[in-house]
Amino acid sequence: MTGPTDPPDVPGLSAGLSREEALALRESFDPDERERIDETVAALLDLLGKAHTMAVLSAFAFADGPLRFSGLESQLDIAPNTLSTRLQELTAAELLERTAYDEVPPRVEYTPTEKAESLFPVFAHLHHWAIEYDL
Amino acid sequence: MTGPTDPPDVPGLSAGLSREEALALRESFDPDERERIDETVAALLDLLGKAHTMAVLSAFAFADGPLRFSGLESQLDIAPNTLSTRLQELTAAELLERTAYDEVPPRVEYTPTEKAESLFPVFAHLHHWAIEYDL
DNA sequence: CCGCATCCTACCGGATACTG
DNA sequence: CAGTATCCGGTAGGATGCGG
Repeated sequence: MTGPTDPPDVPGLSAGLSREEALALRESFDPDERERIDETVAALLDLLGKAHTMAVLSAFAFADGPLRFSGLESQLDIAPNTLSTRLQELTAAELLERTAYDEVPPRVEYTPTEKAESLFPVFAHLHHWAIEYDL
Repeated sequence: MTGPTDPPDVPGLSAGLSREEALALRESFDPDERERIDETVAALLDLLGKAHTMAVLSAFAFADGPLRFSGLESQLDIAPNTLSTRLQELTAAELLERTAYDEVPPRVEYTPTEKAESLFPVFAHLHHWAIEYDL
């Protein structure tokens, strides 16, 4: 038996709204607001779609407290320039907050904002998905 | 007022498990299974990370019933070769099922599998996120 | 030492044209 | 309609260097 072990009825996988509920909620907004939502979703998917963005955020989702550049680099096996770019994008999107400490050795910490934290259940959901399924 | 309108206390954004719950659940598995889960998550993030994968899946998440190649192509504004590749990958991952009808004009339909459907609340969550936040 | 910027190379994704 | 073939540009990845 190397496949997914019979999971002990993992809770939470069906958490979140159904398609019908989501569509109904969507109807409750006026067209202008609906358009803004669509654009935001598109932009969000675009950001999350870039290579390693999800992996980076997921690292923050399962970490407790701030993370450092080198920690992410080794943990994720990602090239430093790419990591740097992603961190800048996420900081610009106000999903991460960058704090530099003027010390020796130097230290830079990245902390997820509230905006990012409200995104984290997504990664928990993906984790649960992996408990039940394989790829 | 062009920013996000004060949302009428949208439900569902906090749906899903917290980080603590997720980590606790993780502890309940033996090391071998934990390793499998990690690999699956990594593979999943890798797949979802590729350009337009999330957008394609999200299209299925909010659609009712199967979708066709041309529909996705126009709806998502994505190059045909790229769409073709993504659909092949998703089909190989058993997230989509491809059904070809021998007709004129030819028709090919893609249907999300149960594996994919259990992933859909993620997209609903992202949609809700866009209701509360901006990018 | 750590956090990046730079240079270069390889590959991936976009546009277009074409076929079953 | 549903893809493939081809070409090309952008972007990720690896190595290296350097400032703080």
